[in-house]
Amino acid sequence: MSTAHTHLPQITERQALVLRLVVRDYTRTATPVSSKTLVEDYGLRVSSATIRNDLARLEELGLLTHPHTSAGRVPTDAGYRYFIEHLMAEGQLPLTEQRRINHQFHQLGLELHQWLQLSAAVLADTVHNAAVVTAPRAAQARFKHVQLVSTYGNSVLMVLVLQDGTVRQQGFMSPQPMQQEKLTALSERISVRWRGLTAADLEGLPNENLSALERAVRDLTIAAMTEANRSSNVEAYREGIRHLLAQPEFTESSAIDRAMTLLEGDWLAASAMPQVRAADGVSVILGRNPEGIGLGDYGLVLSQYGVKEGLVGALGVLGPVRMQYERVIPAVRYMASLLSGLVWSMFGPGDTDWATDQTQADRED
Amino acid sequence: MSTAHTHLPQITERQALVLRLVVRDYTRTATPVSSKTLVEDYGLRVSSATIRNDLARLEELGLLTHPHTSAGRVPTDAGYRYFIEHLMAEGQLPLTEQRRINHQFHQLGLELHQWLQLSAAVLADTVHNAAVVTAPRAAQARFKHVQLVSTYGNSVLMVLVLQDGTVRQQGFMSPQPMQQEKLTALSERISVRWRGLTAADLEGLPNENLSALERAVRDLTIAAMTEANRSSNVEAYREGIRHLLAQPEFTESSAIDRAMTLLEGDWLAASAMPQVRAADGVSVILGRNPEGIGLGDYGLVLSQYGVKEGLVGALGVLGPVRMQYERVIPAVRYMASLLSGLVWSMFGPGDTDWATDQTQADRED
DNA sequence: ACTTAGCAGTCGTTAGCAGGGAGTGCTAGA
DNA sequence: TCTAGCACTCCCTGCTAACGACTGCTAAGT
Repeated sequence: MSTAHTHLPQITERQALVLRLVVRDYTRTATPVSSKTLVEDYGLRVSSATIRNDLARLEELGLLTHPHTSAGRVPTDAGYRYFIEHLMAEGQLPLTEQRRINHQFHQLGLELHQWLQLSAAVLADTVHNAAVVTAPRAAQARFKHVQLVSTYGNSVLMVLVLQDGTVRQQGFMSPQPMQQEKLTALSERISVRWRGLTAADLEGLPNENLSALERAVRDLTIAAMTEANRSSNVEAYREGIRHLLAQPEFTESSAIDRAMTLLEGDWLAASAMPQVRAADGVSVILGRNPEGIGLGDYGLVLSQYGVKEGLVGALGVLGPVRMQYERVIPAVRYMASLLSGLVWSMFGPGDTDWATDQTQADRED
Repeated sequence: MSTAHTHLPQITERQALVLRLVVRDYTRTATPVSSKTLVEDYGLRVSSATIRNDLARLEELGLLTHPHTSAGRVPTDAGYRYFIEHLMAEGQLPLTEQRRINHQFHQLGLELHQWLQLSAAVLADTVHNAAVVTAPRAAQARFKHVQLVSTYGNSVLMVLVLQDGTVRQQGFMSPQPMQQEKLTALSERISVRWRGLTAADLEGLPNENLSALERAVRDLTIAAMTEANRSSNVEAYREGIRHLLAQPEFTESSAIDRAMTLLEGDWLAASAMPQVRAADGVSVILGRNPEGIGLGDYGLVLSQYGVKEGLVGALGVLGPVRMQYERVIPAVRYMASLLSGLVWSMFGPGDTDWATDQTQADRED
């Protein structure tokens, strides 16, 4: 877990149990939990008064709150964090779930973007919350291959393949009409010559030896690669917004607004990515959090996937702070490993010229 | 307008005006409109009692309703349809709007899928509702070009370009290791030989002359093209869900559910597309409509774009039935013409082998 | 024939109030 | 350290009455 370890407060065994139960119950019912409920529903062998003392202590420590005097207790963000870091039973995703996911995942013959879309959908359905998956990318775009296809007249379709597998297509007007054979030959020549170059490298090429067409191709390529390097431009696949809408906290329209903004903008990719990159496993960002990412009543479970130092993407689940971390975290972890395996099988351990550390991704299935 | 002309009921001049005003007011306020409001806010030179008579007449004709006895009037679906077909001032999109859209649209150097995404976003923002844009496609997928790129070991990335500009990329394992030069030569050979063929044509090819690798490529190509032909598989770009959520009718969660289902599923593409294809211009589908497409409280303004009989896509706006058709319809029309222009400029009038009717798309800007 | 003023009647909405219930906090005792 | 009991707080529900926003109708005016 990546989140900074909060100082571990002095807590008795039973208080820990109580906190765990409050979190679990609140997660399920979304209503404040009373001492009586705890005793009766979970078969505690003490009286409700005792539990009330524990609840008071936990509130004193800032792990629980009170909406008002005569209401039950609700976990605070700190309470959730404590739960996640110390109290949660961090298990594997249940085998049946794993099988279900594998089953849905093993439709072969999909393209990368379909895989990612599917992953987001499967993840969203598994955890009953919104899921986001970003496309895997290299830190620095490098040229791999270009193909020019004549469409009609002077119009040419340029298909650009980058080393991280990104394909960009773009139409443009050739300075003069060109036959397909010539275009193919040119494509091949360029492809061999430019392999592995970055946008900066291409900028540095001398102009003299290049034909007008080559210059056009080069400029478009540079533009495309520069574009690809901008981190705000990561393609993201979102699914399961309807799960969010089903949650009771969504009756407030401000909450809806915030969630939609979080999902629609590229906030996620731009702002949360660095944090995830730094973390090693799954990291959790909660509500009104200290690091300045205001999520309101939402929590975000994030992980990166892919080949470390090479091709990496991120995936995450957005839901109410009150979400089932015991299910969500393993699900995100599992999905990340599946996607890592996918990236591995599509692109391999990485070419030496763009990936220095060939970490082994764990394979599943 | 494509919708079947309902029999024109006998209506006086003033009753028409009253209907227009009710629609306009209800669109703005989302609350039932009273006779008094009409007289006072719109400066009618008659008394509220007179208007009440007109309202009663319009209700008798089925164009308005009553939520309850002591409430104002609300337009029925039929009322909206009548408004749209006979009463609405069908203008151009205001020049300032056009300019704003053009401005946003003229970021050059985008790829098709970015264009479409952008279109959806711009349209959604223009009309303050959700917008959907589907990718333009040919009725029948035809092969144009293939490029095989060796990624690592036996893994090969196949980049397939179809005649409608669709690019499909897919990784697979080659039967034996291949050098890039061989792959390039093979790609070229195949590309020339298969140009213009359909999935069915490829199926019919004799197996004997093909190498194992060629057979693999062929099978993948057939699969990809078959996939591309399935109309439920149209890529769709959705934007502006947040606008919907801001609408007052969204307080009912059932309404939210329905809208999300409409947007998330590929219902739109699969079910509404044929209807749009048949229609010539912009068509409007309303709420609980006779044709069996249940939209509940939503209305849908749809149009196709692209080169008729060749490359066509659809775009539409989903919003509450109570939406500003006077703004939405011109916006959709305008956007359709922009996208038609875009398709035209990227793919031209179409090759004779897949487009018989080379209708001129109107160009803007 | 159309319009208007006036009025009765309907129905939703709101405010106010009382009662019940759920929970807590505290205290005294085991 | 736990427990039982009790007072207190506060929310929620249901009820009623008053209010207000409309309509629909009728009868008179133009």
